[in-house]
Amino acid sequence: MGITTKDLAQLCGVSRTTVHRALSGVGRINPDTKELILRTAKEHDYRPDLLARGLVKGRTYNIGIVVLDVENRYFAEMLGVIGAEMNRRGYCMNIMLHGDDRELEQKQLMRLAAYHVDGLIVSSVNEGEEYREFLTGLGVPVVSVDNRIADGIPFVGIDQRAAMREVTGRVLERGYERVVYVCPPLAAKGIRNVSVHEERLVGFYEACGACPQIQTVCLNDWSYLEHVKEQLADGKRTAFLCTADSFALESMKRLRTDGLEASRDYGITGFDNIDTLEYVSPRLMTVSNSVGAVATAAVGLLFELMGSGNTDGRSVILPHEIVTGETI
Amino acid sequence: MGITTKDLAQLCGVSRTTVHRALSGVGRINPDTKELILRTAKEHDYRPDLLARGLVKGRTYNIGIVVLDVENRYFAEMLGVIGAEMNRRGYCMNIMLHGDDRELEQKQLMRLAAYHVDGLIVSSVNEGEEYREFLTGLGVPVVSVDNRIADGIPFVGIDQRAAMREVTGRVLERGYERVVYVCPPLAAKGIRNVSVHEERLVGFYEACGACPQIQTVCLNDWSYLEHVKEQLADGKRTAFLCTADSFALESMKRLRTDGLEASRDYGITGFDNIDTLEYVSPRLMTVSNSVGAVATAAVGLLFELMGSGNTDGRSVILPHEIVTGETI
DNA sequence: ATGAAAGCGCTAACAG
DNA sequence: CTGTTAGCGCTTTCAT
Repeated sequence: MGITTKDLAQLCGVSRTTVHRALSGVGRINPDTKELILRTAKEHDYRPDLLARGLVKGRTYNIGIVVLDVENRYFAEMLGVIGAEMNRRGYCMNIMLHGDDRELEQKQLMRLAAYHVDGLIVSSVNEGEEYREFLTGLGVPVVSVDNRIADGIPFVGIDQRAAMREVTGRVLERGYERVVYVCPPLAAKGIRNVSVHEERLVGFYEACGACPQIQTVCLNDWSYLEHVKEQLADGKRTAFLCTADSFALESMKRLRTDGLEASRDYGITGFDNIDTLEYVSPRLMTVSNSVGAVATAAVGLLFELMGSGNTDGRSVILPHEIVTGETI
Repeated sequence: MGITTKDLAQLCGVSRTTVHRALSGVGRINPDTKELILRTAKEHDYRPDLLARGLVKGRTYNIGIVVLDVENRYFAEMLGVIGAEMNRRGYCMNIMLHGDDRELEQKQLMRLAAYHVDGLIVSSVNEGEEYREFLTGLGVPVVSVDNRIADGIPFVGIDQRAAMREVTGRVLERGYERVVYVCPPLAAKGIRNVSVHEERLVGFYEACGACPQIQTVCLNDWSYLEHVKEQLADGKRTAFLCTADSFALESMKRLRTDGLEASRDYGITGFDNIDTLEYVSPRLMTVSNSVGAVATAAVGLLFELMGSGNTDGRSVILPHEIVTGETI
């Protein structure tokens, strides 16, 4: 489209190499010719072709990000933080969405690698040894968040199990007669990587072990909304433990149509602490997934890997936090 | 990193051109050699270098998107829809955020163009003739959303003025004695492109013209939250007209800390119809910005421009919709 | 201080 | 049906 170094060379009556020296500031060059070249470059609005540069340098200063979607508050917040970090470091981010599709995720990663992104951050729905080999075969440093993929793949997140154990404990000590564990993503267990949710489930059971007298129910498919109301039919004091704030919000909305209000008629907790909660009352009790800290750490780890070329499977586990609300 | 066509050629004992023919499916080639090449390509996990291809073809099948941020519900929804459309068409999106920074926006666009994206969608904070020339100078089809940039730059959006006029009309007919127009972005008028908000303001005044007896107040800076309460001090029936749902939500949250509830103690409307509203009660009256339709149309228009090479400043104005809530 | 030449990996025009 | 050659725009030795 625009003007090239070749054109500039011709315009200034010098070689392309000299033009390059002027523009890049590398090597010795006569200040006057440099002046001239820079001036004509500006005049003609010269802009380097980043594809060509990337091709020869082997670096693009682009980072690839692959996540489920962007309408999800959790990812939106994460992308915001990652984006800010990238801007700060002079990198761009290449965001792609996999929409819970395992093969699509893989294709997106391949494509990004083929575009020579310098690093990848992925919230994966794949897992296992084979996938680990695929990832290392990409030849690009990868950091995973949310779901663990396999040993050897760097990971950043919180201790999901402990977090769920703690929040469950807080609920149990309130004397509920029944707790309903709401986790529709578990429906995909064995089909997609849902390790985050499996870990939380373990934490839940660990906490429940201490209170065998309390009845537990598990709603783990996407029709959960049709079953929340019936949990309250017999008048037992019931709490819903939702593994995402969105499930909690949806449940509260649904129950409200039947005149049932959180805290008064039932207990409920969420997970993630998405910012939507600020506007909803009663304030939902939840667990902070520390999304900002996770994003920052993921970027930090990625740049470390990119710098060292060391693709060892180091992981970072960040602290979580129980957010006391009004719904328990 | 990986294997190249040159390596494949050597492995199969043919020329790179033949390899290319096998891989691209262009031109005549002996089925057996093709077979061989494809097989060894697969065996060695050959993946084409997309930078190199982009360099020579002049097309990358990437689209650049530049918006304010991604934590904003409105943009998150838009990006989701655009992303789905892109996947459908085999394109990737390159998302960059400008964070209300005019120069950063320009830099991001330059960078994306330098990476040879095939098209650009931008929600700009710049405007005017000079910027229009900058954009056309990029040599890449551009479609703008939200803020109009200048005549000649394709635009997709709704009729902001009419939308605000209508919703204001609905409020006025409810007999409020005072309406408070809440639009902090107007503080940046003359500094950044806020044409969306200027258009809405015109619509507001147009509607108010019919009811000169009603007192109007304009809160147009970011300290608006500190001034909402005092508007209700004298007991006059007051409604807040917010130019974004987020301002309305923030106001409701703030007023709630003083025991004041929407609909009972004051009226309030929003703008955009972000999905957060589904979870907040009372249901906010708002205007649907038709974000999904806008995103779809923007992508459609962009691909048309990319196809025709015709960069004429065609615009698409989509219908809006008043969402009746419980807050007026 | 400057230039010539080779190369990144792929594609395309032209021969054979 | 296949190979040779040239070129995308930039960077990088290696001479001069």
